[in-house]
Amino acid sequence: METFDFYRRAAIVCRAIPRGRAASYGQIALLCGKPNNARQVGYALNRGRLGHGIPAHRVVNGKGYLSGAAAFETEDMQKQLLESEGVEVEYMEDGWKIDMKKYGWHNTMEEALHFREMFEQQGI
DNA sequence: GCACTGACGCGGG
DNA sequence: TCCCGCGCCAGTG
Repeated sequence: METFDFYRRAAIVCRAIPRGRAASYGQIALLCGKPNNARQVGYALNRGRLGHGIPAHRVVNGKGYLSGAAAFETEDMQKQLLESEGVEVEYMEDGWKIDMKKYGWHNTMEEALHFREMFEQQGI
C-alpha cells in the first residue's frame, strides 16, 4: 500500500466515526491496515491533510486525552465540539480527557471487515 | 543519506 | 495502576 493510499483510508475511517463517539489514532491506523502507523494518523490530521469535512475532534489518543489543540482554531475548540455532541470532557492533571469506556468507538469485527472490503473495492 | 521530530502505543516492572 | 523505555515510521531540513 502506498503512503498516499493510507491517508485516503484514514480519511474514510475518520468520516465513519459516529457523532458523540471518539476513536484513537492507533484504532484508526489499525482499521486502515497499518497497526503501527498511529503517528501518521496524527500527522495527517494536523494541517488538514485529509481534506475538509473530517471530524478531527473525534480523534484522541489511546488514553482518551485531547491532542492539545495544535490544529484547531482555538485552544478549546476540540473540547467544545465534543461537548456539543454530548461527550463529557473532564480536566485531569495532564489535560482534557474523555472516558473511552463511555464514548470510545468500539468497533465490531463486521465494521473492520467492511472497511477492508471497501478499500479492496476502491483499490486503495 | 543522516538525524531528528512527532495530534502515538505497548509491554515490563 | 502508574511510570518509563523503547519501537514505530513518514516528513522535514
